[in-house]
Amino acid sequence: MVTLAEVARHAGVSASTVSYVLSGKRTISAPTRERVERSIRELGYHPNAGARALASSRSDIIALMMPLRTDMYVPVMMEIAMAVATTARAHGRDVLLLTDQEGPEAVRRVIGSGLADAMILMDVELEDERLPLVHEAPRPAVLIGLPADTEGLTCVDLDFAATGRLCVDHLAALGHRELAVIGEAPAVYERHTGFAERTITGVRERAAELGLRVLHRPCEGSFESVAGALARIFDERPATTGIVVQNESAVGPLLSLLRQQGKAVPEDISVVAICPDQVATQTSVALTSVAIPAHEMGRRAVELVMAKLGASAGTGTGAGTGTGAGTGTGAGGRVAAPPRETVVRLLAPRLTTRASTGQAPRLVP
Amino acid sequence: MVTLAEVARHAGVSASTVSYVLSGKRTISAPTRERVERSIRELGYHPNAGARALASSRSDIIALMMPLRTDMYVPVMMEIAMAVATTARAHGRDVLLLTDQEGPEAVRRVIGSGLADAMILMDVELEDERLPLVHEAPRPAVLIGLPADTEGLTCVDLDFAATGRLCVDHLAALGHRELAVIGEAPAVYERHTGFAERTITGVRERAAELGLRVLHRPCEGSFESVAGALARIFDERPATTGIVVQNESAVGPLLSLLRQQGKAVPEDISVVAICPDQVATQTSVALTSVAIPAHEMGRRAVELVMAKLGASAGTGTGAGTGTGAGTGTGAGGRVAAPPRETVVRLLAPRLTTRASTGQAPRLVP
DNA sequence: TAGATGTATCGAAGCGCTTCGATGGAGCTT
DNA sequence: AAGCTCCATCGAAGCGCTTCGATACATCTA
Repeated sequence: MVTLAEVARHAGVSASTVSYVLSGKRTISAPTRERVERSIRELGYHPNAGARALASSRSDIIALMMPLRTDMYVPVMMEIAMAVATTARAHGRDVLLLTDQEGPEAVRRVIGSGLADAMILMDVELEDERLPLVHEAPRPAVLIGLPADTEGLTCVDLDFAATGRLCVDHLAALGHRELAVIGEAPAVYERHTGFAERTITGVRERAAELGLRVLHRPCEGSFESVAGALARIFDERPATTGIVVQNESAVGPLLSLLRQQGKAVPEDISVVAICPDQVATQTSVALTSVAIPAHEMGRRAVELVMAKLGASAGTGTGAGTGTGAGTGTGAGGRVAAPPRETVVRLLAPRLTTRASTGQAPRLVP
Repeated sequence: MVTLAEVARHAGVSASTVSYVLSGKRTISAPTRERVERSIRELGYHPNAGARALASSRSDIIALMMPLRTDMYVPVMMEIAMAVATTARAHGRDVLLLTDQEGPEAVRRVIGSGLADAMILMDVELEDERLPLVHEAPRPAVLIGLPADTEGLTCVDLDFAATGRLCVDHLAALGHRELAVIGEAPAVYERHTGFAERTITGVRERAAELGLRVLHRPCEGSFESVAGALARIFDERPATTGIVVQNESAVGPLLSLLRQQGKAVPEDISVVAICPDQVATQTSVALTSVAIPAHEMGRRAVELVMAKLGASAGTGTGAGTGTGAGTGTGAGGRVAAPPRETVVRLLAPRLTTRASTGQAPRLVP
């Protein structure tokens, strides 16, 4: 392996000069810089990551902690991860993939060892057990999802309450008065992930404002489960004409079942789904939907991390250090952790109208 | 941050002693070890990753290069990634997440900088452009998927040819004589990912042996696309009674369409899918299927990496390295890059019989 | 008992990089 | 011409760890 010293010798300069060419932290004359750059190229030099990390106490690595579970929103998780990875690279950072399998301790291990400079936590629960560690960690963290108490935290998420309201608005505008929500699997509610509740809250809230009725039924993704939920809905509220589907794996079965039961979409029943566009467009009737902006969530998370690191990127965009809340190294002993800024970035939902929603039918009650 | 030196002082021993306690590379007397371990715990010490990497020239990181594309097998990719992450941790390693966005250069960067000790490449194409770099890299790599030329490489994959044969065997045993394959999207074939072709080859091969007829139609995952493929199939071969679906996102539409067309599954048409069990069991008719053993692929990949690193694991299970279809190590001179062993580990497919396949109907031709 | 053998620990030399404070000229000013 | 200020570069001191000989002592052997 080629070392910096060898590059220096080859270029006829000192090691520190090569280092400064690499980092740009001091001005180097054009001729010297070019000579060094040529040597780097000719020798095929790659700075040693460990040495760099040791000397600078920065690893240029961002840890991403993903849920191990794959019962929900797999494509969304995947897209977030990919967005994080590519955005991080655009800022000259790499991504370390962690799972929650290891438990909250992983946070301490990765930050404590200096393996990563910052963390991004996915699938945050209302009372997430990683939060205490995030609070005490000497490195920045960004959450994807909202915990119950966001004080001192930085979070990104889709505004699920607004999403719920948006779905209701859309159906209400089309004249629907009786709505049903096919929700997530009961397990999701039990886990207190928050987003499912927030969606329902948004739906109920707006429905109440507009004087609509709403029936909410949790539902697994399986065909039988959707069949059951649907049966219960029409049993209890035969006049239902608008359905909001939150569980993306329920959309396929739902459409099949409606067709089976002789209910036309959108003529008899309108359907709005909360799901990736890919799912919405691949069904027999293209679905009016609100997409979860997975890519943007991942990208934003990284950008918030970069801002907190006060960094300026490698190949990335220049500039832009959003100031965080104070530094403050105390004099003598252990100083209390400096109070941190609270940042909650909720992304506005966008509804795309497709074939599955239309005017509410005249009902003959 | 607590350093090794502080731990040493706290425990009243030298730094090297602490290091040996940590690594176990030299015997340390029980009392000393316990004292050191207590100090480590009390001080909350975490070895600095950078320093460790620099001194030992091992980062204990495995790089995983994933496809950025999300048009195919997303759940499978995700499951592989998760299996890699958890298995790696069980061996005391972390995982660096790379995408192919950065191009083949990423291999050189990550290996050249010593950021990772080894690589796992997913979604390997027949003539993958990363292969030259893998060959010249001074660190081990494991491929998930088979390139055209596996000489000197280590690969893991599902035996797709056997998968194709297995599907045919199953349908043939039930008396079906005319089969159709709903394949992957044309783009997948154009990309030369290999597995799709290998499946078809297996299907054709066994069909020929058993005297069955097979029609293969590539197909996107959308409803229209499946409808088109299906129409062309029944148009050309009205006597088709057995369908093999390789494109997992086609299964939902396929079942809807068949029902719509008054063809009962399995009474009129038997369907075998190549898809995750989760997909197979969530459909209206539970599907007989061959699952892609994503978890095992990820696990195996890591185990092969560990074997190549000549390591012995951290918290991991012991477990054996089954013998591969290895070819020999050449006995050449030590001058050029030492010839590497070829290991191709093909996992045997397993077919699970569910509701979607049954006796071939008597046809009235 | 001198020597050989083994065990538990220590000391010191790096690993390859960053970074801070020189250093030596060139170009100004007065 | 002496004194300044800049600019470009160099030297050296670590960063926190691993690892390779010592070293010191205890135990065994002949």
